[in-house]
Amino acid sequence: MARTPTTHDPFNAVAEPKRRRILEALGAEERSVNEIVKKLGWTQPMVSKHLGVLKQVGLVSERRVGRQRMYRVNAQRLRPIYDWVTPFERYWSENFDRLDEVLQELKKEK
Amino acid sequence: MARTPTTHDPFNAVAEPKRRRILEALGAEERSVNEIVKKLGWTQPMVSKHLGVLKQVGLVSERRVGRQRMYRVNAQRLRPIYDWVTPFERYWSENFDRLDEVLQELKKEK
DNA sequence: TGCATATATTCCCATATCGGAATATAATAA
DNA sequence: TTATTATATTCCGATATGGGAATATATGCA
Repeated sequence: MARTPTTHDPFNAVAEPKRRRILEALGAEERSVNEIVKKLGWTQPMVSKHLGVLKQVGLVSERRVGRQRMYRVNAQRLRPIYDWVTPFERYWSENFDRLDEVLQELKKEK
Repeated sequence: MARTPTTHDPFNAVAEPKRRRILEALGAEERSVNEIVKKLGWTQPMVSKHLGVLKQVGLVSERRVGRQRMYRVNAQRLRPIYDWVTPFERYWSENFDRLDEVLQELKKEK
């Protein structure tokens, strides 16, 4: 077995920086391939290929309009990432620091 | 150029499910390699190798105690992931749905 | 039909990957 | 010193990657 395929899950798909850029570029909008190409300044095949991966993983959905393909972010597919990382937020948050301070205080009191 | 190396950034390091499991297993605690091995039921070299990647990326830090190596999560290194994914949260959240409803209402009123 | 536009696909290759097995290193104990 | 414990490293192979260049497909238009 090699590395987990990029199309296996959102974590792997989004590990590639260019795919993150594409999702950012889309935002809440629906955009054609060429719009993304122009916005990011990459080659068209490059954008298409990354969109292909994002589509396979379900991170974007595609709609055909004439000869254009309109893409939009499927945000809920990012939720596993959000849900996984969020619990760690407390480790760097202010509250966690305070908890640490409290523990230090308790030690001193002893 | 092939795929971005796993040691390049937190996104890539965490794309591997087993490395996510290790971070989960650590949580807020400091644990030795063997504790993780027992907790997860994997082989020791496997755990060590994944810890090696996590350490290179800075997602864990290591402290030597006798012949043991104690590892702990470096949570703030997960922050780039949190920061990147959080803005998308609004696209699936209740508030965003409500905004959509409001827009629908406005259309009907016309 | 024939041409232009919009997008996808194929071919190629250098590069890392993850896992397993075996082995190396380091620290402690007898 | 020698044995044992704790952990890291090396070697291997099958596999997928992302980029570039060229090409295919598909739709619309004259």
